[in-house]
Amino acid sequence: MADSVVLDPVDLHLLRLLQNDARTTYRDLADQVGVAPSTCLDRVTRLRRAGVILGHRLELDPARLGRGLQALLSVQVRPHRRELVGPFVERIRALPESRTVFHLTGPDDYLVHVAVADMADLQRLVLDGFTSRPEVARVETRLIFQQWDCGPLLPPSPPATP
Amino acid sequence: MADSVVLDPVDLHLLRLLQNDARTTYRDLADQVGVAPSTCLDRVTRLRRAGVILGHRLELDPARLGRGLQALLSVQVRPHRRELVGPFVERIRALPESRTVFHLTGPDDYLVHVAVADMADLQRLVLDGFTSRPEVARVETRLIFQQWDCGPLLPPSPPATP
DNA sequence: TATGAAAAATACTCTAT
DNA sequence: ATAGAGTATTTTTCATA
Repeated sequence: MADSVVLDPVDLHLLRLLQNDARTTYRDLADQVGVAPSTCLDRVTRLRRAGVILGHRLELDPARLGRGLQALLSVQVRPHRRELVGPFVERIRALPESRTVFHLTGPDDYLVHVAVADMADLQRLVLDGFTSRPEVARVETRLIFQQWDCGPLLPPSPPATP
Repeated sequence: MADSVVLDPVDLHLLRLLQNDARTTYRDLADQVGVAPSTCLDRVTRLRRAGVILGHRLELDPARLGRGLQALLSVQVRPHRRELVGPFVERIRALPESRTVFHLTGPDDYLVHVAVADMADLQRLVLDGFTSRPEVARVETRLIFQQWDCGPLLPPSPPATP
């Protein structure tokens, strides 16, 4: 499963446009891609069914929601066994401050992206949500000065047309 | 700027629903929130204008796009001066493998989330896109085993109703 | 500021090529 | 697989409370 899907230039064009604005109408998509609106609908439906499109998410500004401070927490869980790790991840995911949890290779097992109100809030979160737990061996906190999203996600090595 | 916005329970309910599925119709939103569809439209438009809602993004499956391997690259840029750092960030953002770039506190200045086809592709990216550059002093690569998105982003300390 | 109904635009279905 | 016409929904506007 999770096999790579073959995408033609029309699919790629649609995905590029929709990653920029997922609410672009099929008529506008059709105009920009150069096919009929019904074809766009058909392609997008197929991409959804193929699992390429997972969903439509709202992008919010954490600062406007009173979460102006973001940080990455590197967490070492010891011992690193399934019985401890499963509940740990679920507990961290359930914290309202958590945005994303990564399970990584290397000495720091988990990286948790969090959004908090201010430094006092971050301190409270690290102490109460992380270091106070017996399975958490070490937490390293790095603040996020700034964050940039990059270009659209596309397949590697775009078909060179010679 | 980036001041926190006052959100009432209707706004919060709408944001929770839309974070789950950003294509929920105003009619469905109205049914679930208990206000008229036109009110939902009005609220959402206002949240957009207030900068709370930044956009509607398509969530894609990197594996289905032939990018089954993801990694986090910790990058030290030396010397850490504006003249070097600005172009560095722009160059990294322009790489098709890059997903997000973080500027962080701590010894590793930047963290770059990348999606590649396989290990050979990652090696090529690290060598050609990072370590070959004179401003890049050090790169540490950590692979992502798994990644979990967390609950909806909401304001801190939801109004306790005693 | 919220509403409900009218108007405009869009999504979606279906048939033919 | 694509397009075009037709139907059902939805979005959006607007007068009113």
